[in-house]
Amino acid sequence: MTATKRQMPKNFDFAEGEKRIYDWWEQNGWFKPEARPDDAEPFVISMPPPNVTGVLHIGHALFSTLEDLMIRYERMRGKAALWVPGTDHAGIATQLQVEKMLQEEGTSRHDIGREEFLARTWQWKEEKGGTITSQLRRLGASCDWDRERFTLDDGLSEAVQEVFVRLWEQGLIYRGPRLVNWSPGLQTAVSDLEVESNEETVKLYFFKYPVEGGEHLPVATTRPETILGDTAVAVNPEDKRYTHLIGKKAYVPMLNREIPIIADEYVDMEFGTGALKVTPGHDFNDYALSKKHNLEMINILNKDASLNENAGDYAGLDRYEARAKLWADMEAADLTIKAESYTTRIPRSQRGGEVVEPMLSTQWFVKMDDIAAKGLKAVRDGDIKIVPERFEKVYYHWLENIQDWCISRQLWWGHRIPAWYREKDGDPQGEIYVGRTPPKGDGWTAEEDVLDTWFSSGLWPFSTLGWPHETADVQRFYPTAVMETGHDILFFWVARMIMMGLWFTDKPPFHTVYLHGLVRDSEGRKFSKTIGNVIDPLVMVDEYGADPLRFALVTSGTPGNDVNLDEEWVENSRNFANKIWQATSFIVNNLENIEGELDLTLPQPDTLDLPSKWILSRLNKLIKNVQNLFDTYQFGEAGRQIRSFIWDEFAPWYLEISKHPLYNGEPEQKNDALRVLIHTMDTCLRLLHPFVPFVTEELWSYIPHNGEALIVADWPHADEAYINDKAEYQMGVLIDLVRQVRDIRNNQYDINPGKKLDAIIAPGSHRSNIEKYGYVFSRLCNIDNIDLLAENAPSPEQAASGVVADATVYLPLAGMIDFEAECVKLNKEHENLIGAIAKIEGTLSNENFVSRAPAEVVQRERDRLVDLQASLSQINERISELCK
RNA sequence: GGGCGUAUAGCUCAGUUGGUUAGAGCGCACGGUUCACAUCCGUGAGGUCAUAGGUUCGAGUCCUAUUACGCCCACCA
Repeated sequence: MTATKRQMPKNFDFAEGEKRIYDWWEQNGWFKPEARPDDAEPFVISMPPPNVTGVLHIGHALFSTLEDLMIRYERMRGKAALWVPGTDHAGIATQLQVEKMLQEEGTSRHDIGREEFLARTWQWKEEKGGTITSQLRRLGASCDWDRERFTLDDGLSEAVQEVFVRLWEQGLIYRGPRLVNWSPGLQTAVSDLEVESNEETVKLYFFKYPVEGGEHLPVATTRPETILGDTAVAVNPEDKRYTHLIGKKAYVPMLNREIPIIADEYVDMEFGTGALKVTPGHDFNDYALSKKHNLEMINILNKDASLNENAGDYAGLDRYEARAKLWADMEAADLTIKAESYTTRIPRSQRGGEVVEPMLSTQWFVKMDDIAAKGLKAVRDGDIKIVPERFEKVYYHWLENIQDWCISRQLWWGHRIPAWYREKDGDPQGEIYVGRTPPKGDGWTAEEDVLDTWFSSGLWPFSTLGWPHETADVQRFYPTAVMETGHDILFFWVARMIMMGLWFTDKPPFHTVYLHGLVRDSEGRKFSKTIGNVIDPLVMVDEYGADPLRFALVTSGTPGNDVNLDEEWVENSRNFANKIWQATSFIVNNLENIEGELDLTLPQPDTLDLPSKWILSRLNKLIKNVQNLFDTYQFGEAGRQIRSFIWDEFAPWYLEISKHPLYNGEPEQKNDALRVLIHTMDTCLRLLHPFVPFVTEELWSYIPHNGEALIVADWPHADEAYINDKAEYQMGVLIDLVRQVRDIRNNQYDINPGKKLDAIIAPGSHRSNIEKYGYVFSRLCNIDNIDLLAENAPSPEQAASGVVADATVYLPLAGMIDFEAECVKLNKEHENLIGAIAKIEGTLSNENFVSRAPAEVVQRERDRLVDLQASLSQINERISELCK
């Protein structure tokens, strides 16, 4: 392999490069698992499908970055990496968008009818559908687009139908009237998960319940209109205030309907008035209570939450109008006591934000107990791991207390439930047929309801691969590997995928769940249009590039925790991309220094000079660390460590030092330095590729390399032979000496950086290295000549000094030396050393430490003590010379 | 009412299984147009690691309690 000597541009043109490189990758088929041999181990991620009509927001940017990172990493490890992309029909969300559009046209879905509405929605999907996937491409997402799926595709619809029919046949799906959360605006049932309760201040109304015999029982409620649906009043049997009323009749205010006064321990004597009105048709607690006491159930609401015929004179009024009117009427009838303000949790629809009403309605449910048991076991047994682990507890708690899942929605956009009804015994729905095809015979009417969106999403890991058919993809790529998604949809989606996967394929759909948090702004606030703090990922990409946004997103946080994204960090990541660019540019420009054929392999460890031994030792330790971090899904920390290696060690030290062999060295030294530079840079580009794919791919093309493309290059492995603690220590002393000189020049004496100085060094045990690598000082702190002192030689008086281990560097600055300042500095160091030494001596004299601490820790302390003592003796000597 | 998370430099955050003198970015101060880079380089100031106990040879890291903020779950009208 010879180097292709191409001139590098001054900077990376993100806009141009991203598009060109992405197309090149895709055209070469590298996003497909088929890019690897047929027997390669698969690694599969199913993309959490974004809403088909959505636009990319910062949350998408986070998930796609993390998933792409894992996919690229595993691909480089030689696996058949498959990232299955797709979109979700998002029942409620999409239907709402289309309804809004119709409203703007002055019509409505009811006006145009179901068929026309669906046609319009599909049209909307065709228009908006490509947006989000094309936006994902801009972020570098290396999905297999040939396998892209949509939840309403024929194949996925077939899977949905199959699952529904099988569950029905297994007796796990039932239909019946139940109290469900009803969304009056959307006019559909919603599941418990789709209801959010937050504290709000409302009014608590106290009123008098008329009791037979002319007495009044005081009762409190936050929803007076539900009085009209009361079918009992309950008191605690222990409550002496009311025991005499138990069994008597009460009369519903304004309706005068007769209802019983019952006793139940459920009633809290301390709360409110101690008496509870029971409304089974519109309250979950009361519903349970009514089952226990066999009470009548009355529904007083229409689908739009206006009151129905059961509400007497209030029929036709909106629930809030009815509340006001009823209360006014009760006031007039002297049945009110007071209304005070009260803080409680109000259930609102997650979608529309409107107040949800518990309401009796006939819905389809899935019995969850047996299915949930499988889901629990899989995680308990470790067949599925959740990262971070703490979410396993949350998962257990939910599954242990799971309720049956209400899967029917009174919407039009979605998978229609494969059921048909026929009249029987006067009941128009007396006979139910569930099947893959419509029933034979006459008189059947199809079910109008569709399925909860999450019903189809729950099948995603296998439905996207072709299930229920035993396709080649199902055989090869199922189960998938990692499910990466937000912790906010652990119940909605992850738990259901696990349950459905286990139930229908008998395998966990993935072995690991990796959960990320919410992306927030730099002050930790949620993004909101009202605050105006929304960060548009595409604006970031335009301004800084996709790589910088990706790097910032990954390195800003830790698994499971929310990410506070600071635009300054995106900018810094852009600067980091530039840093790699410039470092590579330096190497590429020096390729012309190659003498003869360049050997791309690394020289043997012992033949290397000290700086090379040092940087390769640091590099291989970095590889080991990064590997450990990747193994435990700590990608952010891995990215930060790579960044730090390049920016704090490789570029400012090794690269600078290498200029000596490159510019002044013998041919062999030049080549060795280049081999180390290229190897180190090459390794860094490989390690960074999953984080910042575009710029690394581009840079890799400039340095000498083997292979077609970085995206399919091998992931680095650490080579223990190059790990060298001794070299790290020795190089560390040289680096610290340079720092001492810089400190003296910059801070103590304010010497122009351009001015060359001479140095005198008492080298202690580092004589040969300082002698051999004196050029380090000339390169890095502008030292012209170094005078190495013989052992026991007197130290120069007119000089500033700095001590590192047992070596001292002197800068002879005749006439400039401020002895007083020197002594202040020396005394301060003296003090520090005494303190540090005392501490270590204390530790080492502790027998428990010496016997119990690991040997290497003890040894490290001993080594340190030796260095500190050597430094102290030099400081002491200096003090006795200078400070009288 | 349960459960969980967070608390480290002025700000935003790292700190892997407990082990040198706790780090980064931004900001701040001082100095820099040397042939990779001003999207930069060098140097520096700045921290009782929320509080109080405890375990340990050794605690930012483990345990207990407390405080503050945030999140999730739950049927008190």
